[in-house]
Amino acid sequence: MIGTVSLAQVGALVGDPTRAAMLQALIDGRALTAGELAALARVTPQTASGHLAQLAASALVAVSRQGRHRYHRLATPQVARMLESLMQVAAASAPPRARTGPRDEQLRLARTCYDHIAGRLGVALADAMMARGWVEIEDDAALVTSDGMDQLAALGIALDPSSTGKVRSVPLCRPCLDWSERRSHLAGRLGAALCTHGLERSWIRKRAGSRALEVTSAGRRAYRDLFCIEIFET
Amino acid sequence: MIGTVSLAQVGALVGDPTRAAMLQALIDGRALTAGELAALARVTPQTASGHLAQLAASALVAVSRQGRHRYHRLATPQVARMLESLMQVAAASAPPRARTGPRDEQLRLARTCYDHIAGRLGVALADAMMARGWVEIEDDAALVTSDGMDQLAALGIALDPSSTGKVRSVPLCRPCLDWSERRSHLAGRLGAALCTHGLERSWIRKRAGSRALEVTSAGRRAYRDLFCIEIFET
DNA sequence: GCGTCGGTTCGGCCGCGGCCGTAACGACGC
DNA sequence: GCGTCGTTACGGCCGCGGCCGAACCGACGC
Repeated sequence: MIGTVSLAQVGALVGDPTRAAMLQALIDGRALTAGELAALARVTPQTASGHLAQLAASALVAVSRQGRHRYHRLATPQVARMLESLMQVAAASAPPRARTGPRDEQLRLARTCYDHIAGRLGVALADAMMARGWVEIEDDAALVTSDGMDQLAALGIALDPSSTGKVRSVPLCRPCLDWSERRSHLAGRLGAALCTHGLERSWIRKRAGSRALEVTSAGRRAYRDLFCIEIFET
Repeated sequence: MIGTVSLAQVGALVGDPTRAAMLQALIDGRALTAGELAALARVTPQTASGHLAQLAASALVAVSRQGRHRYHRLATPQVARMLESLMQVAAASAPPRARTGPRDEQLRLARTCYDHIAGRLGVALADAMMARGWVEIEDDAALVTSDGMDQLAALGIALDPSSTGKVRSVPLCRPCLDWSERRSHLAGRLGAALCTHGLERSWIRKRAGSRALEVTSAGRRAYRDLFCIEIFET
């Protein structure tokens, strides 16, 4: 049975609480130093270093030296998707999730999912764009309509299709099941473009040391005016 | 940091070699008894029982009693996708994969990936359909073109879009990175339909006790004639 | 009733692996 | 040069968890 050992090895890597915390801290695509990851995971630097060496040896994280720091990030988007799928299953396995602290609430409102927006804001954006006919979402596939391409371009979101243009609808969009909302939000190239677009216009801002996204007042206005999204009260 | 424990818990479940072997045996969607899984994982029944109890408690597998047998299967397609994504990362982490035994070869040629076809046959089908313009595949999104819908219908593969029909291209198709070929094959509703279609016409046949698919002589002919696929010679 | 078979529970053994203390190593800044 | 910060290497402790043997439970068939 080919691959069994490898499957178990990767599972075991994610299976340790310390390593899992580190991986989860890296899931938004940023690069963190070993010291930061050690503090996040509540272990001593040398322990963290050992874990990071394992993760690097298995090519789950990539390291890049810079001065006397070593920055660690997830090696590929594949790894981020793997972690997301694990978190989906984890969220489904533990339904009675009563923990709704303030940190929690921020994460549920809006957060990054490697390169796109997740949380209530993410699913609200997906809903709005589907209602307008800009995208179509099936259970595990999605696409941007030609109308959606035009409207998004008008908003300054250019989706270079890189295709020959002989077809009008291009698959630039991938549904990504949200582990907190249990609904689909938009990933793929469109999801990444939406996130970049919001960051450039300061509609959303990355919080330091967290995956949570802060929605600025300008962002509230913009998302409300453009997409009729009203999820920001309380 | 919400979810950390859960993430690690699921990882640890997959991280044990015995449980990993069981999960991998279930990845094709079949339901197996505890005894079969024990034999597959090379452990005694009581050990297997303990592992299966854990997997069931975390809702990774679902059990259904039937007489004095207990059939175990993956709880949701989500779990299958999670395992596939883990295997992709595992395959990428261990590049020098020299093991190419006969069992291995069968799996690489054609196998099921929960509900669709993977392996060389899977990527060849994807390539052929893309070359004909029936589907379009980007890196992490895919769709069936209207032309493809017609042509597939002519072959007896009906993809009920469940949509209003106001658009011509519907997202019924999801790319799934193949861990052995490192190329995309077709999943989603089209992938499942292709697999069912082949099984109904006895072009492919499920091998007992394995995920490997046997391509019948009729299947070789059909796939060659319809899609110009020539991958079946040793 | 009895025997058989599939599956589970209990108890105890044992080994793997995470953790830290200490110490060494390397890169920077002065 | 020197001190400091960050990272890595080694040794040893300890606890979690997988494994099996034996016994128990329930379902079937006669």
